[in-house]
Amino acid sequence: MPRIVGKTVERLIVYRRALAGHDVAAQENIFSHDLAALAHVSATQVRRDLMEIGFSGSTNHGYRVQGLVRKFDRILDAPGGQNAALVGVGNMGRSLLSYLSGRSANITVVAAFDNDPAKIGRVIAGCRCYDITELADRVKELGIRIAILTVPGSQAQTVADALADAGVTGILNLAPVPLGRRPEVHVEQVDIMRALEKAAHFAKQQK
Amino acid sequence: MPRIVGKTVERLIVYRRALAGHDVAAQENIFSHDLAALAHVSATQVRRDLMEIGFSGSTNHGYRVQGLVRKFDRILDAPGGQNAALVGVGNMGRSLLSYLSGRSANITVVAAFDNDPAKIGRVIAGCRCYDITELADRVKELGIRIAILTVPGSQAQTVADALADAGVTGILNLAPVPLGRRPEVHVEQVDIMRALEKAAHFAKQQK
DNA sequence: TAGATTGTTAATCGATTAACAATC
DNA sequence: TAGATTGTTAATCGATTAACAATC
Repeated sequence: MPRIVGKTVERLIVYRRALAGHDVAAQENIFSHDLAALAHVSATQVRRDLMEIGFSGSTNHGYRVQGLVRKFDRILDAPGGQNAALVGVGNMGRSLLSYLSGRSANITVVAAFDNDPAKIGRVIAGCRCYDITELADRVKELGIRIAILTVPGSQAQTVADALADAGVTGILNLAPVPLGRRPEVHVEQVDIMRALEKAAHFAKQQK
Repeated sequence: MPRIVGKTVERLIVYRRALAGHDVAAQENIFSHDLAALAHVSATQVRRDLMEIGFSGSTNHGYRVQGLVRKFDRILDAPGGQNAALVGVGNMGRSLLSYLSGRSANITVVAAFDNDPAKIGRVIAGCRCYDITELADRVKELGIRIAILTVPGSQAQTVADALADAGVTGILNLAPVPLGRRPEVHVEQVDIMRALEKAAHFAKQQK
């Protein structure tokens, strides 16, 4: 299994998504420049990425689509699928539960957590909401390795620490707070407010 | 007004947010390494960024907090505030309307749009939902320059084009679809599914 | 062959950091 | 002064791209 850096992984995800398009999936082969156009990167970048993951094309025929998809799956996915938890069943948490429900064959959100008694015990988008105090037990019981953090910023670090202690090794953090680094946990930060402020800044500059 | 690249703008947003913390806002001055710790960057980076925006500190006393905040505001914000629209009042759209409501002094979501008759005319988190066919008229009428895209991927490009034609110059795109480039529009892509898949991949690799 | 594509290296580009003189 | 911090440049690092030999 090759060691691949984050930027490359992101592109692999985009390539795989592009290949899932019906018209492409029907093709036997695809050229680097066609995949590049779909993924909005350069053809050289595609060739370099595919070379890096050890996938060869053939001159004048490009890359075999089915083989590529299988390779991407093998690199990106875990064999039996992965269980995820969502912590913080507010507006954002609920909408993500709906959004993610059934969207990925590999990742399943199997538990949600909150500290609000009104939410505990409810089922949202097919996912049961547990008391946050049960976090460690449920994470271990359900073999959860991934967590989605949709709690208020003030609680993000505490919850992230609890998740890490319970054995979670990947966190998608939607709270606008940078999490302290722990070597055994990979954190992906998605900061919507920052992105909006950035868009606003450049919107102002335009024209 | 200095021309600043995207990465720097992102850090300015983070610096400003860090300075909004009560204990920091109370201080008169702040050292580069303290601001660096809050923003999770290096002290050199902070000094370089502040130098780039033409803000000087004084040796052994650091940077004046109030002056910094004013400078950040002047660079990041538009003088009279900016109006934004949200297109696509699904789960994600509604949760973002709640989340953003009153969160920024500079950016106000003044209109939402959808094509579902059940949603048109309703008010969500203080924001009225209009028929998508009124998009161009309302955007012009309300002086909207920023749009948040929470429509299904299949409709993202069409809506983005309509927005650009109506005069929007900044788009925050939450649909998992890269938008075709137009020189007069700045697009910020936030791809939650990609981030989750990336977190899942590295979660699998850990330990 | 002629034409087109892949594999691969060197060159380029851009951002970050190390290091230190200048300053208080 | 001694100590600490800022301003600034050179060095480093990493990612992207240009270019082309190898191949079909």
